[in-house]
Amino acid sequence: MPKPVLENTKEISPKGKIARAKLRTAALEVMERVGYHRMRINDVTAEAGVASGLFYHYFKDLKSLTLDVLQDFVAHSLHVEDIEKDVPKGDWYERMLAHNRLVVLAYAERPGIMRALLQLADEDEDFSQLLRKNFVQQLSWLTRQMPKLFPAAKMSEHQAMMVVYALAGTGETILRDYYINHEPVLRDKELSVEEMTELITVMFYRGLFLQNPPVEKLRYTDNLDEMRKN
Amino acid sequence: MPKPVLENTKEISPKGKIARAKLRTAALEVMERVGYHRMRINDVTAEAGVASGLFYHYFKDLKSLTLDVLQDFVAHSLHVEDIEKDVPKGDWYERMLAHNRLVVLAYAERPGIMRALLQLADEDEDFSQLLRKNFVQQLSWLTRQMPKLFPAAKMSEHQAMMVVYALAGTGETILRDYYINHEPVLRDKELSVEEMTELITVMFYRGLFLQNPPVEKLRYTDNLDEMRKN
DNA sequence: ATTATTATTGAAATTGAATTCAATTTCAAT
DNA sequence: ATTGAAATTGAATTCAATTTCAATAATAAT
Repeated sequence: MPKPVLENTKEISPKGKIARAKLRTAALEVMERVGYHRMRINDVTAEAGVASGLFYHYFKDLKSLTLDVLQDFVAHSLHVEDIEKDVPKGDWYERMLAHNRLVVLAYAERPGIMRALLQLADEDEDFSQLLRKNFVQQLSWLTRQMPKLFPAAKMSEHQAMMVVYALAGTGETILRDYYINHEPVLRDKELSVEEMTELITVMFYRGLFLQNPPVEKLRYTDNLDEMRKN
Repeated sequence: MPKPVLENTKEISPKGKIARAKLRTAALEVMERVGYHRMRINDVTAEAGVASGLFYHYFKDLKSLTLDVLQDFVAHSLHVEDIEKDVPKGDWYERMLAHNRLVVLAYAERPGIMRALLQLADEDEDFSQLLRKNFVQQLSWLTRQMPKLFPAAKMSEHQAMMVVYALAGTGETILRDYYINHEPVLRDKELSVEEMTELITVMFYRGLFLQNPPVEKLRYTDNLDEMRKN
């Protein structure tokens, strides 16, 4: 659980809290609409319905507010720990599914924010690190199991990490191009969150286990068991 | 082969050509160093060793020059057609390998430019489309084969596209985080271009065929045949 | 009720870069 | 050698945005 790294915490008058919250909400709204790079202080204050100068009472600059808001978003929307617990030990497919569902949901419901995440990560090394740390951490449960899961493969720790990292990337591109960029060849048919989650999870599972997941769990991809050589 | 979309073509005096070329080279250099977002006209003219005003003789604005230069880069560094022909028909692994080697090489040698590609795509819808069109086109040879390759799966065209798109994303994240962001957990061990290419290709191949590639072709990942369930 | 503190406003100052342009230089053509 | 068109310069200008701040309003403390 990452604790707030911010000094965005002056005094805490009751009124101050409200105004500050208004600005944060407004920033999120504007970011969803125009992304981080085109967001202006004026946009935020206008959206919040306050004078532009007030911004500086509560935040140092746009980046500081954005970091604040997006760190929150990551902590609340992309943290999986709770969910993992609901899944029967050893049911890898369900576990991955639960995991991926969360990510897909974030893309589906907040594409603008997911985009802003990438924009900010590109701009700010610290935030970039934070995202990757989060990513790696989400993967760590799997990475740790690898030696036990595939003892015959005698993988090094590093190789296991590389493999899992590569697999985990599977989703990223298609999610970005589907939900953020609305790539026509993908949008040709609309997928529900559940279908998209399933697709990504199945592809991940196949790469990891050289098997299709149990067909009875599949709805959108139940035919992919036949996608195999020979 | 995308033809130049630019009106960056005024008169073509011998001297003009040189200066223009100097600016393009300088832009590439600066972009490699600082990326697209932090690049300034002054940086480019300084790097080129000319006065700042001269910029406008040859280019409308930074974005125009950048588009110009990056479209070139994509056309020359990320176009695979020639390579594909060298590969024995039906040798899927070699084909994918050749394909991926090109991409990995681009990341390894020009990480700053690859980063700038993403930056510009985020900023400019047209360029974003161009990149994706390129991406989809690279995938089309495979997508087209899918019905014949896996007739039993009875995949729709769209599903085939989704599957291939997901698989093709495999590399993107790890390449970005390895070569651009220098993620420590990945950099823990240094991989050669060949090794990275192999890893990505193997993971792609596994997801597609539910098989490991022929072990005799593998050097860095020859143990992954044992990475499978049961 | 009075005073002090904090919040809020919006016009004005500042910033940092893009852009223009009049003056100067280069160079190919004659 | 002279000419004129194109290339080049960099100081001056413009511009869009951030940032400051003096004045005013709201709220809390006594």
